[in-house]
Amino acid sequence: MSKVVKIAEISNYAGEEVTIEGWLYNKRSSGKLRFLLVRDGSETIQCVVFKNSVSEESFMDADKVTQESSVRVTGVVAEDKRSPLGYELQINTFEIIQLAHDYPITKKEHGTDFLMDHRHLWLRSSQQYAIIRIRHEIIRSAREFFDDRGFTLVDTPIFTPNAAEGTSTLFETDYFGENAYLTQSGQLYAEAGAMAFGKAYCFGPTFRAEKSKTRRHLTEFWMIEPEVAFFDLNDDMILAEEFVSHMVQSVIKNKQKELQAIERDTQKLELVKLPFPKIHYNEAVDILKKNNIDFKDGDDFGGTDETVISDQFEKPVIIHHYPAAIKAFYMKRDEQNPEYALAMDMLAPEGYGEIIGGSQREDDYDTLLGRIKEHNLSEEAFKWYLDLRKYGSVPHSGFGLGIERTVSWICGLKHVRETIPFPRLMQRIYP
RNA sequence: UCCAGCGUAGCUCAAUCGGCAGAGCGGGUGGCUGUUAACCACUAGGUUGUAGGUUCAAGUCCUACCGCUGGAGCCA
Repeated sequence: MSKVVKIAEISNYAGEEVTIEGWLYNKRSSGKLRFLLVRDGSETIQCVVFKNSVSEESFMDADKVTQESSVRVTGVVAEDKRSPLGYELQINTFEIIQLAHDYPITKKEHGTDFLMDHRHLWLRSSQQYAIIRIRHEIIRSAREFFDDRGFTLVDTPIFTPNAAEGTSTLFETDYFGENAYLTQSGQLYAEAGAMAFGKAYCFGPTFRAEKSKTRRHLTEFWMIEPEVAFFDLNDDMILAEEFVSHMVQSVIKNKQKELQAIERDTQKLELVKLPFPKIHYNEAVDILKKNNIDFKDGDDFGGTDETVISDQFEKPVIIHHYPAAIKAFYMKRDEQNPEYALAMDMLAPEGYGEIIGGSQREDDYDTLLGRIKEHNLSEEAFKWYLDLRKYGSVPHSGFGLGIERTVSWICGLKHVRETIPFPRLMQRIYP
């Protein structure tokens, strides 16, 4: 056995004999030749086994090897223009580590339910592999963006005590005889982080027990939430657009191969450059009216409304100053026009809908306490949150970005379920 | 929770007006020295989601249930 190398680094070993450890992706044969596509997690390479060049045992193994069997191959790296990788391996020895039987995912088409039942294996397929690699790049560049700007990561809890905004969409668990809920958002805790570190962000899973069966919903999804002290709504919108632009540019720069594998039209991503359009809620309503959409002024936008609005632009669009009545209790109101909240949402293009929701937060103690009472929320549960307005309160703002919807948009997918390794949906908790 | 559509081989799908259950892929056997979801030949593989009903006859029509898919509301 020669040096074990990763296929992604194979170009450094042209003409040399190397060993690759991986899995059989596909097999083709022609007479005394066996063409074996071997993947090792970094890349896929075609291995050529010629009957007269290997031992009888190696050729028999190459003949009977099945899809997704684990294998160890040793051969000479040969440049080959016919190969998509540019190189193939001329095999000297071929060894089966474990022979797989009846791998369920075949080369032809499969239905969604079947693939989801085999999600643990589906991840090995080239498109799913590419999507998860792009997801990784999105998360990597998101962390990079905040880390490079002096933000401190403040991890927020997943178990939370009394419900923040009603219990209907919360997952309830037993916490040593008390009720605890899985977090819907780390925001309130991130605000505490902002008062300690100036610029803070949290990143983790969030849970919503919404009975939503659509292409945009998961019951468990990941959210990254920056929160900044001495920051107003305008600062918040600028941070949001710079952030989204940074992630898109990073994917374009570092994940070309993966974008090609999933056949993403990257021209549409190239258009995502600063600045993004920013429109007032009322302007968004005007767009709907111009397009003859039946819409009641003051309501929140539905799925089709969002698509109509975002279709006016080729970049993500930020909508700001929503009616306060349809927004959360902690959002600060516009002093000039208190009917409106200092809130903003970002809608992704191509009908992908809301990827960001954010606002300037209410920073006045008495006003916030009043809102808590208006919403019939427990004053006791929010005592610590009110403390933030009691001890050195400052204007501050933040937002939350849903990772899965962002991945879905950047990858151009039909459904968010493919953007996370093991999706949790209303009707699915397996595997 | 509500609305709509779909459940046939391991998988993806056919099956005309209610009249013999059939293809491809995958599996097995054999062939081929450059294959690219390789190809060619042969082969095995079925309680048509479940229960009931109508009919000489049901994959096909009716009822209920189960499952899946998409959507609405709500949201990232």
